[in-house]
Amino acid sequence: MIDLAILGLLKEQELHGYELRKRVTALLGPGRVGLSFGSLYPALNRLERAGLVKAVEAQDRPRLADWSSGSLTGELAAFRSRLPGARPGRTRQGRSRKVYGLTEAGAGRLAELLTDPGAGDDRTFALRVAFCRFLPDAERVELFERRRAELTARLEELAPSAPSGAGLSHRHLRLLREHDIETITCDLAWLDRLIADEREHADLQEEPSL
Amino acid sequence: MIDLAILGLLKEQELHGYELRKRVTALLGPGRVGLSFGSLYPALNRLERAGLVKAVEAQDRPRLADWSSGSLTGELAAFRSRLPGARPGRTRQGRSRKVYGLTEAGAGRLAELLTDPGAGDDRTFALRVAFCRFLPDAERVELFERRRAELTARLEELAPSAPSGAGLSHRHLRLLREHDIETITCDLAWLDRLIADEREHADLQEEPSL
DNA sequence: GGTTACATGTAACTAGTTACATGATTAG
DNA sequence: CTAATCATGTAACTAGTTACATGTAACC
Repeated sequence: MIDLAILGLLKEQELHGYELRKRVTALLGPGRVGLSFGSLYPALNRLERAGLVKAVEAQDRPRLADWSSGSLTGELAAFRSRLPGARPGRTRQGRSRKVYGLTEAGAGRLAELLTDPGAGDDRTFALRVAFCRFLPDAERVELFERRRAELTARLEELAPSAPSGAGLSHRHLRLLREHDIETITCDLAWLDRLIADEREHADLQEEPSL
Repeated sequence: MIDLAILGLLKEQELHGYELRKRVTALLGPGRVGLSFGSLYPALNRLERAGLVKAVEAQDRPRLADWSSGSLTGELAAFRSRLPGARPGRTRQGRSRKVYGLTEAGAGRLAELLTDPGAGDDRTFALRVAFCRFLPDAERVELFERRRAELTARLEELAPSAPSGAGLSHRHLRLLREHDIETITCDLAWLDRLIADEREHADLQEEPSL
């Protein structure tokens, strides 16, 4: 999960850990964090050792405010950064900033994580949708269809023809079950819209000026 | 989570581990297990050491099939169960069955787990609803209202007035966000039904024969 | 007489969390 | 000068998983 998030975000742009966390938080919805520094930094180091990401030289200040007025400060920081123990990828800014980029192996691993049929949990699927734009059209639709089959199976297990089936004696248990069914039905409807949207876009590309 | 599931199920009926697992699986919906033996049995032992559950003498065969014809087998098993090393709570059946019941401390802990305002994850809330019948009316409604406030806050963070807000550049990201909003809205509607239902029931009890 | 279901348990591993330690830069 | 924010990292812990080990009883 964490690997998918990191590789997916780095595919589009080189980033350092702190920024990475902010983006994952924004992505999964600020409700419920989903990525703490305590897991992020060890993961980055692990991915670097595995050759899936690499530290790159920091690009020049992505900030906006008082850049012209702060140029002296900037150069001073740049000077400090060349002191003994300097790490590649830090020119200014609080504590050395380590910017990572995706390697070719990392891009391959990302494709793997996006299509791997195992691990069908909901959070992973959300991340896969978030990064599915990096997949070829056919595989993207396949991903959606696989999810669809999964949810359909779940729904059938949950709604076994008879309205009040096995052991739902209590009112709250019945309501809980109904909500489960409702949620999955809603998910399926959304997935169908997603798939339809996909086919529509494919059509537009086939016949661009009919 | 696992403690809540165990204590909640034992509140109503004394059960052994294997049966416990089957019931949790049935409860949370057979899609996605949620409780493996590898976590269940250690948890039971931990809860027993903590004095929240206790092993009880096995009640006589809860099974149904060939009870009359199998009485000899049953007595034979009962005899074997008294061999050296016998554990309380096994009269027949493959391998000694250890049946657990809730202690008073366990019931207290259950009430705590059901009302504790911390830990607002979705799976825990589902379990809380499943066992909320063990809560007094007022606390049950409070539980629902607290959840409602939580979801409302999440929704507001997610839908910040402007339709296409911060950095939702890509089509799939936009659809993902829309789905998040839709899901929470659906959850909120269900919760409102739940709360309304609760008030209705409270009314029925206040004026039983008007 | 072999497969399946019942039944309990341990060990090693996975995937994360919180709390802590450290330190530079920026805004007031 | 002080607080907030940016930035990276470690250690200890939490909460589970899978795979393994063991054994009985029921079914065909």
